[in-house]
Amino acid sequence: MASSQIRIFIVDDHPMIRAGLAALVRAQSSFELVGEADNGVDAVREIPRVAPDIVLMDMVMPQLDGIGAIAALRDVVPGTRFVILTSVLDTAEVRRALDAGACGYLLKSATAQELVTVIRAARAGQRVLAPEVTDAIIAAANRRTPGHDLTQRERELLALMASGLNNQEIATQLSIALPTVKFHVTNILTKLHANNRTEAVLTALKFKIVPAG
Amino acid sequence: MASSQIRIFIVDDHPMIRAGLAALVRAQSSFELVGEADNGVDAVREIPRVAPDIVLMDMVMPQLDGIGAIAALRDVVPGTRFVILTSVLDTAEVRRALDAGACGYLLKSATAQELVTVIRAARAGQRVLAPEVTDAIIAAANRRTPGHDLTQRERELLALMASGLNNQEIATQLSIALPTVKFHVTNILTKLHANNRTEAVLTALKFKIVPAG
DNA sequence: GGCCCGACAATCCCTTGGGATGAGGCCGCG
DNA sequence: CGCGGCCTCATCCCAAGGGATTGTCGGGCC
Repeated sequence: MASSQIRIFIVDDHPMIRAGLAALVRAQSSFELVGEADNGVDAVREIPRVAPDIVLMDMVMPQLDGIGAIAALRDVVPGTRFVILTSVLDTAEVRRALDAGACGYLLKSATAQELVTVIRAARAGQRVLAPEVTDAIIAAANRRTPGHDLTQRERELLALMASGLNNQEIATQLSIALPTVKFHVTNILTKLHANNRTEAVLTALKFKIVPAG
Repeated sequence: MASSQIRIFIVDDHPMIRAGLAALVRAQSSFELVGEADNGVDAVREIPRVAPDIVLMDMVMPQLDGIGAIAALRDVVPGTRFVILTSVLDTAEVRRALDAGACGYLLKSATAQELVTVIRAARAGQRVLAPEVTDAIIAAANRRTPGHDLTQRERELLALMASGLNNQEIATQLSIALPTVKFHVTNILTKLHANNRTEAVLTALKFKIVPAG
């Protein structure tokens, strides 16, 4: 009964990952591989013609990334469900992926069994995430990551601290007085449980409170 | 002429990558897939029995990593050449891999063509790296990464600085006098072209002079 | 042997960082 | 309206950071 097969389309710019996914999909008799693309632009062009049930979509791709491709396709192919595929587990990314319309979020380190489970769940209209993903989200929600109570202004100063500026430079940059900067820095150190600014910057980077770079 | 086929063994803990590599290998009639392992320990146990021509070895694996596995195997199977497979391009890693006895260093983002080229070259006893890898190494060699002239002791202090310790704590930790710490820190700042310790730690992390924590 | 370099130490001096406290302005909320 | 949170600025004060210089000691090199 070929009509009950789940028709799957793969979008990934890494040949190796694409081959691996294709092999895992072909190994399932209830799955049918109906197409591949190695970038978001081709995916947007070809997926409407194929109208697959499931699209396994890489998150990070040159030109058009996974979220952008989903945004471009979600209304064109309403019957198609998207599963985001990524190499790093980032709870913020998960949120953005689900907001964009993805039905699943799968790590590239996933097992074949997880892949199958998530695809079947997505086909059924459910939103099932891989176990590590749900664990990470719950952990992130519970952990109350340090710096959660930083104000917007404090994050702004923290970002400048994390680029190596001293207090006077920060004051100049923000056009405020030096004592104000010191006041904020003191509060930042307290909220991050840091003994000095270097430690504060380190935890800021560790918990991605400020962009790395 | 089956005897002229290149016998290949795959070691990677990600099922998806393993499946992809296997598919790419099988697609080449001159290659023969003779085994797989999903961790370094199994690889060390099985590869001597199979005596493959080429081992495609993941760099980062739980328990025993790629370099460790190569170190354990290189003298046991002298006819076997190892190609390290990794997801991130790190010139320091390349050095360590080649030092450990690897014949090649391939990115997981490599194309099928690059994979074939590197495998053939490794089989022939040559050390051919993927183009991006050579480019990165040449760039790294030209760029003279900041901190290249740090002494061993200075790197040691830098690591402690990068964990948020202040000078007094560093002095205690290393059982040296505070003025000595300040002396070293001054030299470190000069060599890293940093105006303060936070900046020094940032560039140290950026250029991986110290392990990220 | 002389020489250079790195680790270690010390002293002097100035700048910066950071804590404590007080006080004013702005804005949203009950 | 009053209250609280946030940003702002100020002043005092001490600890820490950082520059500059000088010196000793040991090891490697010519």
